[in-house]
Amino acid sequence: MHGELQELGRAVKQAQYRQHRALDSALQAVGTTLAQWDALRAISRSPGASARELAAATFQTEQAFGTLAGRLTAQDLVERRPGHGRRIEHHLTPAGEQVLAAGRKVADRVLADCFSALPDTDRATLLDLLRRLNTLQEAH
Amino acid sequence: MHGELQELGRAVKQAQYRQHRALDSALQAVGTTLAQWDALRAISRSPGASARELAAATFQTEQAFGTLAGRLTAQDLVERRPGHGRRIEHHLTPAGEQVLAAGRKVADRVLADCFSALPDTDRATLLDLLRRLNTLQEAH
DNA sequence: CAGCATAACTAAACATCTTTATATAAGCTA
DNA sequence: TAGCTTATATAAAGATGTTTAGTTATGCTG
Repeated sequence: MHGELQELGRAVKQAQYRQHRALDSALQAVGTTLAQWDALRAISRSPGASARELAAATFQTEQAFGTLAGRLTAQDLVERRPGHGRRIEHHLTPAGEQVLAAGRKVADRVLADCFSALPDTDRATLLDLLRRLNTLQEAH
Repeated sequence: MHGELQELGRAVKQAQYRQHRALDSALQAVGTTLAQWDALRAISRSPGASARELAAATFQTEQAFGTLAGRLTAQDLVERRPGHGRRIEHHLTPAGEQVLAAGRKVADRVLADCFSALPDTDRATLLDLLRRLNTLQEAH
């Protein structure tokens, strides 16, 4: 039982690692990185969101997202406008939209490749299991 | 189809992130970190292994493992002896063994907690799917 | 209004990891 | 033996992330 849990943990890590590496490498061709593209994607999903909200959406701390957003702003991919209170609202620039779109094409290809090892049914099962694992954890 | 793959990717990342956070936080109580404990575990599994081998076992680059091993050596948890060629052989010190054991107790508890959301059968299915995903990828 | 609570951003230190480049040891081969 | 190849390690720079500790803006409450 013990060994099985440790193996499960390692399997999750390994899967995530492969995915991360594959995406990050491929995104270089579009001149971006996984962390940055993921941030662009999050901003695109919630235009005007605060750094705090976006940090949560991308699974990291506010500070980490803050420096990332700084790099994106320096590249003119993101615009940060002051909002209510200390809030800062994030929006994609046209250049940011372009990088996001280019990255999406790459990511779709890479992810398809990553998961092509599993037939459709199994992939669906996997998604279901992970979804349950993650949502049940949230309650906890 | 596209959206489903992206969601799958995010689900994997989220599961790994939770696990990482939970383990890392809990391991603080034993005075170590997830990265360091994982390195100790890898060394314990293959005593005398080179940095290169251990880097692969812990899913990272040689350089990353090198600095990690440096920190562990500084803490007297690991001993590095010169081997054949430029090879460096890694062994746990008695203190390292102790930290490893203490961490194992913590990790077992945390992992059990992490995956308790899923019933036994589902957990087994998840492990099977991940295992297949990872091994099939290796061939590729 | 004064004090406190909450939300949100920032700073500094440091751990971790990657990339790119370089160095060194052994073995093989011509 | 000289040169190539392979295995292994290290260095330096920078990206990414966490922790701990502020700072600032708003709102609430007495």
